[in-house]
Amino acid sequence: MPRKAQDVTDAELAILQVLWEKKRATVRDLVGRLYPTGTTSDLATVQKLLKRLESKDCVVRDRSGWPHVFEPGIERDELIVRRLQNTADALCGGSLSPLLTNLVKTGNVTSDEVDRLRNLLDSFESAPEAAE
Amino acid sequence: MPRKAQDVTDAELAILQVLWEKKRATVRDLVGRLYPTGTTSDLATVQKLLKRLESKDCVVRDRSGWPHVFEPGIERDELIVRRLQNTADALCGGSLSPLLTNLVKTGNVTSDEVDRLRNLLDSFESAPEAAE
DNA sequence: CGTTTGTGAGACACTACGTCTTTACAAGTT
DNA sequence: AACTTGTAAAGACGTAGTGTCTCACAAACG
Repeated sequence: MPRKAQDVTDAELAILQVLWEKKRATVRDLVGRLYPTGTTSDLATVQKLLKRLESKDCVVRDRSGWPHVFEPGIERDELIVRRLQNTADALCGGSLSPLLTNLVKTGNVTSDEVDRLRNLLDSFESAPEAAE
Repeated sequence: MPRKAQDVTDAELAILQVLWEKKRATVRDLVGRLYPTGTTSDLATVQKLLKRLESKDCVVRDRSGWPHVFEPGIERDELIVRRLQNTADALCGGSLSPLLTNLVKTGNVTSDEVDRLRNLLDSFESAPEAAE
């Protein structure tokens, strides 16, 4: 049983982090940001990572101009939810609620966050289908 | 930059799942459960996985008797929290609260769970340090 | 003893990941 | 057009993780 591929790897994530911040960037932009020295192979590395991200629909490549311009193909929140679901699938039979209780039990949440979360819960309870 | 090791792999997790359920088990118990055919090499595979789990402190091996008896060295909740923290480190700068909001926003939580969670929040707010 | 079963150490194939090399290509300059 | 510069695309490579397997040894049991 081969190990299942990680959805987005660490090096790929570094790319995505920059794209989330800048919204759009060229390869050169990304290299300048992630590999300050910026050798030729660094450029190729970024290209390879972008290619893999593109095949995972995690990056959108605009081929109309030159050089190509890249934008994120997935939002940070989407990736968060995906990983949470992975954790739930592996450890909670797919149910997300045990994650919630464990999160709160850690106590690493500020009371401000508790309030914000309570509001979220309220809106969810009053109109479950509206809280998408 | 080598890919960082997964804390607990899938095959290792399968072992842990059984140990969490039965509390303690011998290698034979585990093989019978995870590899119904139970060949010789399956037995060795389980041994290897147990060895790796032991070195990660995720399994406790009782060497006093014969054969050895294994117990979980980590609870399911601990592993859940660890993975949540990993996700938070990768995507939220280490802060757990964005995970919470995203979890609730998915809507994949029953209203029963919402109630339970609200109670958790209440106890947390009334006595933050007591909610460990 | 000899048989059976568990243990331990290591070899192995396969894949993933990040990197690097190389070749082809587009645009600007003279 | 030839040259230069920067990009695109395809692929090779080294390292490491993972699950499996082989074999030698130790412990119990008849």
